[in-house]
Amino acid sequence: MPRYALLATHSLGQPASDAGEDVAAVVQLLGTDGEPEGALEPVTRDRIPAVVAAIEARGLRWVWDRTGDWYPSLLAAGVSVERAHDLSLCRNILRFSTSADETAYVDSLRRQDPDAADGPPQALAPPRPPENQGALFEEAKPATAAAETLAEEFRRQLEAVPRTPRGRRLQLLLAAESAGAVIAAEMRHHGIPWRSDIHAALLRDELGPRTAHGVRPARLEELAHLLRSLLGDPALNPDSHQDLLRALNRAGVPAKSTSQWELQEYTHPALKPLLRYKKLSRLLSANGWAWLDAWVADGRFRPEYVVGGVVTGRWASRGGGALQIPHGIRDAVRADPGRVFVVADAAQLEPRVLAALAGDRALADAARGRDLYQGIADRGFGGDRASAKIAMLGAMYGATTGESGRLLPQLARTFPRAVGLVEQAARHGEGGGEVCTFLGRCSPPASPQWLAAQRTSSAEEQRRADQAARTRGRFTRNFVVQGTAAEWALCWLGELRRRLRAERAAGREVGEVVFFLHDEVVLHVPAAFAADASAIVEQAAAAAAELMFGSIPVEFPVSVATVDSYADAK
DNA sequence: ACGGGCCGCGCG
DNA sequence: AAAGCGCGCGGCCCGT
Repeated sequence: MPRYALLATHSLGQPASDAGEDVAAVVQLLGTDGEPEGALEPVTRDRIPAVVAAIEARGLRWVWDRTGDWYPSLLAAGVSVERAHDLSLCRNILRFSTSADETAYVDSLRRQDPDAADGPPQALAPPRPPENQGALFEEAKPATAAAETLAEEFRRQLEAVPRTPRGRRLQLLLAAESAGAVIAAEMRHHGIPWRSDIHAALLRDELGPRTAHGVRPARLEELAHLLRSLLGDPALNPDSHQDLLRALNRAGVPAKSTSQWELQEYTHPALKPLLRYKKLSRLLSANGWAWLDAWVADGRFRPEYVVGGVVTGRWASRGGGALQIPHGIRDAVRADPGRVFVVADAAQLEPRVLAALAGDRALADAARGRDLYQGIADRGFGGDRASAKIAMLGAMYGATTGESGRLLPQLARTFPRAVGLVEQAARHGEGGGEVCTFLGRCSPPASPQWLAAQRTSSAEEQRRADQAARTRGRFTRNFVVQGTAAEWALCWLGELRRRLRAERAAGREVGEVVFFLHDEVVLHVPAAFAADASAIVEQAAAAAAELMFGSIPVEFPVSVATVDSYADAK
């Protein structure tokens, strides 16, 4: 009985451009260990959705190189899939994971040039299609591996995961990452509901009537004029940092930079309008009319999510700044008529993850209530919540100076296991070592240049090397926490999707997941389903914790709000 | 004209 | 009172 179905662009017997004008894909059924079962089936472009839907109905799991190559057009054709294995994402994890067996495949991944475009390792690379060899003037295309090559790689990936507790965690990570890719494509397909009219009205209120690109709107022009007179510089361009710094210094403001946190330290009549100018200028350049034109169409903002785009495993995005939507314009995110948003946020995810990672019973106890920082404060800081929060964030980020650094010993006395874990991660990174998340995503190894710089003789170089070591230590320190939190969030998303699909399969109208932001998820659901959706989001959070950590005394509460406008969440 | 570096600021 | 993590993006500046 086949268990998987591989979808690829061509087979070795049929190089892409030889495969007949309409053959756009080949499907190969695979058994439990990835071994081929039956013949390769060529599929013409117009039949791909129907063929996928038929195989999907048999309950097989998809295997493909990149989810983004296939799934968007399947979704456009109305076909969704239950599960997939994304070879490229799993390749990236296996490359550095110390939980993987040191097979020849994993070894070849580790040897890959860090700057090379990713793809199957050299040993598995397909022969170059012959017709490309003379085509000197053709645009270079990334090689699309043949079905046989990808099937082989899938087997190598399966066999690289050991049958041990660590291996099972790695297996979960590979599954969660692949599920993330599927969810990311679905979120882009649905898009975030975005009211251009509300956004435009907000721009007009703040900036004045719309102007051509490159022309300052009225409010900004007025402020620029005012700044020129207040700083006594008729030629001042407030968008130029060096212009601005010179003018400020001449006017008696001894700022070293033009950043807002530094400027607000000084007193000068020009500073208030300058900060106002910066605020409005940012709104215009980042989320002004040009942004609306470029990114919002048919009432939806459809950003591209880059799963695993951050080294820690967090998602990144490309285009439109999807993960940086300012709070000030979130009122443009409005539910369709008859629908609402269910917005859920994992409360203080990272310190909770640290408690679970370190098995720190005291921190788990502190996290029992709904307010983790108050719990920490009550146990180690005489009830002072602000200090507790600064100390905890400093411990996870590697602060050494200021209040945060000063409070660290106090935190360490109360929660020795949790603080010990991040300290050890930091020491390891400073020494050039790698660290790993709970499920087994590992930090990239130190570069040869970094290692070489650590062995130096001159005093000045040594100072720089020490600085680089501390910087790397802060990175590895944070990696274990941020990366494990990202894994929890992936599991949360996956569990949420599974439950929503089950509801949908039972005939209920459940809406969609439309946005995900590290530890927050937004569902766009029929109003009648909102209460059920809220419960499902909470169940998914509990299930994610259980899936990753098993039965542990650490709670992962989510705060859920049902709103019409995203601005009203939290 | 284009692009890399840097700054500054938005998000978590 | 801005130290300490991870990103994307747009603008300016200066090199080619």
